[in-house]
Amino acid sequence: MDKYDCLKLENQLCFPLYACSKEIVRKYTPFLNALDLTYTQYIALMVLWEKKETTVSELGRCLYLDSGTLTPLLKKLESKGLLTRKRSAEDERTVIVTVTDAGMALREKALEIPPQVGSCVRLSKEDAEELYRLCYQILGTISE
Amino acid sequence: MDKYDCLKLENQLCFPLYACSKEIVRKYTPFLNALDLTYTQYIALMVLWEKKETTVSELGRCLYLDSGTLTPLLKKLESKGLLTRKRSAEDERTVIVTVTDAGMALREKALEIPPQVGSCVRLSKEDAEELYRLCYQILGTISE
DNA sequence: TATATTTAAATTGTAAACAATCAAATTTTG
DNA sequence: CAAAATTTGATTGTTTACAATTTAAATATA
Repeated sequence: MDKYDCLKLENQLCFPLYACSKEIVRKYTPFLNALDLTYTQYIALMVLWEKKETTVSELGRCLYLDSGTLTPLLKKLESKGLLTRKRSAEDERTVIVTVTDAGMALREKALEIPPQVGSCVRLSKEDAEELYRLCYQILGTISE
Repeated sequence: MDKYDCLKLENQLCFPLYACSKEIVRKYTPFLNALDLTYTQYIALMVLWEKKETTVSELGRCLYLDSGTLTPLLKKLESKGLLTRKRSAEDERTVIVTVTDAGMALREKALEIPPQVGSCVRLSKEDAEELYRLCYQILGTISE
């Protein structure tokens, strides 16, 4: 018990979150490769599959990402024909992102992914719910 | 309740982990900037502050990172004079990484970081311990 | 109305992060 | 011992991720 204990890796809360996030995303990779998607592209499509249409800033709020990350990512998805990007007529500053038929079609293939990944992460229903709750509790209080 | 529920962002376990990890790392950034360190450099130094000496592969196992990430990062820390890298005499394949006096000196300044970040993340002691436990449970079962 | 401020997205530069591949050293095996 | 397999770290290429800056448009204020 010395004064440097707080700098030990094993006493960090952030590190297991960071490592865990990376390792789970890595589990997605082979399944996402089959759809020619990265993890970030996948979660961006999740939002579009539900909303059909959104803006860059709204997408950024949903995903905790900024335009520096989203702009090239959305251009990539546009080049694949999964979505379209066009300026709003009412407000020329905003870019409206709309999922295409091809983008919606990919949703069918994506249905396989959650069960495949789920079987990789061994966690009881209660533990999964608790983890979910704790993460959102942090997300809700951290941004001020 | 339709068949696409499993593709909703709000029903993902991975996404809150991913977002939470990013947001907490972001909280570290201003404090780490004061030490001219990135988060990954910081956790690499954490290992070195304890071990004084290690190898690239051992460091990779501790941090869940590979040589593609660590080699440039360690070269950067070497160029700052915080550590040295040299091939092992017994096994020329392995690179021995050793923290320097300047690297150890940085530990003193780093002592300020955990309390500063801790005050940003509002979580009870019990919740923090539960989150810690759940992450390590996943990390322990995910790699097979 | 003119000016200042705020907002939205894009751009630039730096640093992860990792898959895939490579080269060299070591270990295993036949 | 010699060939094959494994291990270690480096390299290459692609994609995040984000701070900081820029440009243009919209809104607020004087």
